[in-house]
Amino acid sequence: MGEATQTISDLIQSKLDDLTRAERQLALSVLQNYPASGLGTLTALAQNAGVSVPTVARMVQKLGYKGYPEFQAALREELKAKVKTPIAKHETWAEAAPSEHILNRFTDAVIENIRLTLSQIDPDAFDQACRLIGDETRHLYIVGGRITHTLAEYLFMHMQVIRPNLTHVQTTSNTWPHYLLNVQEGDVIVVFDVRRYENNTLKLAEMADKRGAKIVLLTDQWRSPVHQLAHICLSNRIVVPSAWDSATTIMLLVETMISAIQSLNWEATKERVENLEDMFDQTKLFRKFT
Amino acid sequence: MGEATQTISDLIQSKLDDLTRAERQLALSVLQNYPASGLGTLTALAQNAGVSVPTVARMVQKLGYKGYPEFQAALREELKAKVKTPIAKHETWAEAAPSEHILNRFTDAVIENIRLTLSQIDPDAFDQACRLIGDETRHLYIVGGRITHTLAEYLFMHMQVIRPNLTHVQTTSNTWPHYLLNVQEGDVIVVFDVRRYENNTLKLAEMADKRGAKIVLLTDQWRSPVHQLAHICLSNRIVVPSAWDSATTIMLLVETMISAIQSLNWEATKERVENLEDMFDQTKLFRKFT
DNA sequence: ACAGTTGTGAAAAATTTATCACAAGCAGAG
DNA sequence: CTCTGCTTGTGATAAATTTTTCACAACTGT
Repeated sequence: MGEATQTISDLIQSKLDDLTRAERQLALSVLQNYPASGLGTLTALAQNAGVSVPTVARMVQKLGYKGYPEFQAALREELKAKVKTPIAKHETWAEAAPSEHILNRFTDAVIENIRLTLSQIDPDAFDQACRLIGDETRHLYIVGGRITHTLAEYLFMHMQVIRPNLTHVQTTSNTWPHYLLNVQEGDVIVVFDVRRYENNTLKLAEMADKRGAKIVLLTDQWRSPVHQLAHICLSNRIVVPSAWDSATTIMLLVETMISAIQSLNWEATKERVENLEDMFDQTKLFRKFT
Repeated sequence: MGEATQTISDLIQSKLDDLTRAERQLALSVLQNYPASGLGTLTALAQNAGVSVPTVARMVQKLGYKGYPEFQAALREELKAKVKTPIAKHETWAEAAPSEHILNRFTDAVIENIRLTLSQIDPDAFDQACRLIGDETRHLYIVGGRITHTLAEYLFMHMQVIRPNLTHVQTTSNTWPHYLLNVQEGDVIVVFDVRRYENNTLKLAEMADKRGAKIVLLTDQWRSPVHQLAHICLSNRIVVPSAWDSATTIMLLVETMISAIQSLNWEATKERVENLEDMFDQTKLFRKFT
């Protein structure tokens, strides 16, 4: 754990003096494009560095590894650790709690989920989704299932402020077909569906698809069956140390979308927000923010 | 953004639809820690992904490579190329998007919020809150406001599975006093309140406090006025580049609490979850998870 | 019941690694 | 200049590992 994290690169440099001429040449070649060159075959590395095969074998052992495969494994481990975000190195999140405390374990998992989700997202698809959802000329339907209806509602609540002409549909209610009676060509449906995927949601998507609506799907890494109908599919990592899946990553994506859409058409949104604030002031529902 | 270089990661994602279940599982495992996992042996990769050796061989060929070694060589080439570029430090979350893209800016802000929130949380207070909320001998009330009612509902939904004897209250409804008629000494009230703080919520908290209930408050960094009545106060950072505040950090905390509470009394929870699954199976509301 | 997918166990093929003996090369000492 | 000790490459080979493929049975969802 708390070791002085010596990379293999460091190790090689520190031993550079103990190496012979050909070995040094090899070592420098390894460092030259690190760590890729060390991950090929021994023979390839030898050729690449311009030294002989036995020289490679000898040096690797001098470095303290039992053989070339062991050296490679170490390189791979290092690569794996390196790719994990610099943030992840951050010792613990709640410093007052031990690293095995659920606060730290859970947060680790969520950060990792965020990292993976974001690294796999296509910004163009994301932008396109935002434009669709923000387009006031299209009616907007927001659909959530048993678990996801809170996310759907959260999006709905904010979109209500940003634009008119939208409907919130819950697939867990039996009345959802009524809402979809008026779906037209070009309308937009935002569907939330994570495992276990709901039959109702799939049916709804099929119906909307037949009517020519564009479907934006927010789902998990295994992707709801709806994704075959979806114009845009944004998938999220959701696995955490819990009996349930995590909605945090999806929440992040939803909020990011809200922020992006809002700035697409800020002039109109601004006015709507101000009106809303006025109305709240009048109803005295909220305290003045201090 | 029609970049000439398609990464292998991109390739895998684009072919994701043509892959079968096991192959997809494998593909996701490769992506999970990319590219390190693809640089080990075929056998190791198979084991790591939980699929069989032939599955790996089959998928690699589906991706268009002649064999596993060729696939590895491609990965190494990509790694080599990536390290060479001056902007090798991928300080962005969505690497395909520029760092000023909202996806990266927003995520940066949320991660920072999480970091600050967690670093300021008192693990003992957190644990104590979990014990209170998980204590079946106390009636549990969960209270959300206009913005936060989705969070409250999310917590409520999961707590419903974990334990009996709980009530969901929305302060935006006029009927909330009815729910609180029966509050007794020792009952627990979880209150969500972020700016702009709601008068109704404060009134509700005062009433509950008079009746001897213990209040657990989830609020923002400026803390709702309810905090003077609260037994435990967990405050969150919520500022993001948007016209609204972020609920993601609070969502993280809520999910962590759910995970912690669930494991406090796993035996009982387990049974309740299984019963619930049975009921879902019978109603055929959900598809079998594949 | 069917078509497609997946894992198993095995074995063959291919590749890679590790070594060896030996000769060539090189540098410094005498 | 020659001797000496050390390093290095060569080519070969044995050992180990890895890759590839196969047939078949079990399983999946439709």
